[in-house]
Amino acid sequence: MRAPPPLESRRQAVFLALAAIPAGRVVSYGQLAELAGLGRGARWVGWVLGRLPEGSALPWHRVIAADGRPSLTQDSPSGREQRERLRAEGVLLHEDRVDMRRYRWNPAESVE
DNA sequence: TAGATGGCCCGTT
DNA sequence: AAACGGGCCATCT
Repeated sequence: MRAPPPLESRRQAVFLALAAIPAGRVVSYGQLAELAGLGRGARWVGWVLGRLPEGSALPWHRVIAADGRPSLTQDSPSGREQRERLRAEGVLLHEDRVDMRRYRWNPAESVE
């Protein structure tokens, strides 16, 4: 029988998938979990992202909730930074929501 | 060992 | 549109 992959490698998988997201695009937590080969690890992914080292160059801000809202509250420092970074990349928010139909990244059509 | 807790998700009310 | 409940994976009490 096969032992489950070590946590560390799953974390790496999340990082790789995260690093692959182009600027100006976003993904949901669940989607990121899928991309990393974790299936339904959405919640765990959220936990991992909340624990990234501060100096990390990874685009954590491109991961938002499935309904298009950044999960971090607007009044938190990280919440403001997230919205600021998204805006800087050209991702517009309406009523604090991102239009997923437009900005959601689909790896299959990443031919751009 | 059981319950509660997380930057969640989805179908149903 | 918003609230609720069950499910998901891992960690912490």
